Amino acid sequence: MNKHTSLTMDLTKNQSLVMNALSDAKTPLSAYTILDVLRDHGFRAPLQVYRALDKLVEFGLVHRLESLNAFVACQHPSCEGEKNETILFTICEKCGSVQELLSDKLVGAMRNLADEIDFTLKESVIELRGICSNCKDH
Amino acid sequence: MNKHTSLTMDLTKNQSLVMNALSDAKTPLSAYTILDVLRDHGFRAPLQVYRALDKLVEFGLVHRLESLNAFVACQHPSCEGEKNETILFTICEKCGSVQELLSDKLVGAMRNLADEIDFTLKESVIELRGICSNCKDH
DNA sequence: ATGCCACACGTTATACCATTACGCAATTAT
DNA sequence: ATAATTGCGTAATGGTATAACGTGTGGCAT
Ligand SMILES: [Zn+2]
Ligand SMILES: [Zn+2]
Ligand SMILES: [Zn+2]
Ligand SMILES: [Zn+2]
Repeated sequence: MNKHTSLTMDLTKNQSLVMNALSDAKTPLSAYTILDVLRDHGFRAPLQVYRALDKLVEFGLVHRLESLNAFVACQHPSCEGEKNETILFTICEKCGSVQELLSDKLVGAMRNLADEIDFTLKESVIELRGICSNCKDH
Repeated sequence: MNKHTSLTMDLTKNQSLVMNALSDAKTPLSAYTILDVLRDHGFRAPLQVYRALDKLVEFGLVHRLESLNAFVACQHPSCEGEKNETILFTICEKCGSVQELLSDKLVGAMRNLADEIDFTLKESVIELRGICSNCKDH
């Protein structure tokens, strides 16, 4: 099967459960929070969560936020089936919401910077902390 | 005392020990690695390390790498005594070395991006994974 | 069908990262 | 002097992630 068609349909039971938990959440979830959420569905051990998360991240359906030790459902269809080199996340310190951005300008800036110091860029972790537009006006 | 003069001289014993451990290291160190390194100097518990690290980070002498859960001595004098909003780190996946960059262009790009989506930027986590110039050849 | 292989799964144990809570001593401010 | 602040030591706990082992299933070459 073409790996770019309907990956979502090929998820295993555990992967689907984790995916749905993340899709329903308004903020990123830690692996152990996911475990708690899914105890009613038979989850008993962290590894069940981590194995599902590994695959979902590999598929590009979920992203890991390094500065939060947490995971979030992808908000951008183009991530599916490929690993984007440069994604930017904004994280609101007030409401915890996350926004995912793919910016050509940003990708260019990163590439240039890497080139200047002869660094072979494989992957970027870009996570901006601050206050989102909703919370700013509160 | 003016907190912008010779912060390095005002470190406590534990802070100095941790600072030296990080300065001597060729790669970032985890808190527990630092603990092991300093056992001969009387360190017995993680908290001794974490308390020192908290202060050193506050002083701008040490930076935390979120994607590694590890700490690195600052390579850029201008960080001392202030918190830079935007620092970029490159992390070599082969040798583990880290390079710290302060780029005006990058800061501008981040600010613009934040402005575009009405996000009040407080702090950036930017960590690029790849291969450094030394490791690239051979 | 048989044997083999790849893969998802379940469980237990362990390793690694970080903080809370308590008490004490030294320093600094009033 | 007294109070507030800060650094320190220790023990306990909480949060994050992986290692190691075994089971079951489906695909597939023989
Ligand atoms: Zn995405
Ligand atoms: Zn918000
Ligand atoms: Zn610095
Ligand atoms: Zn290298």
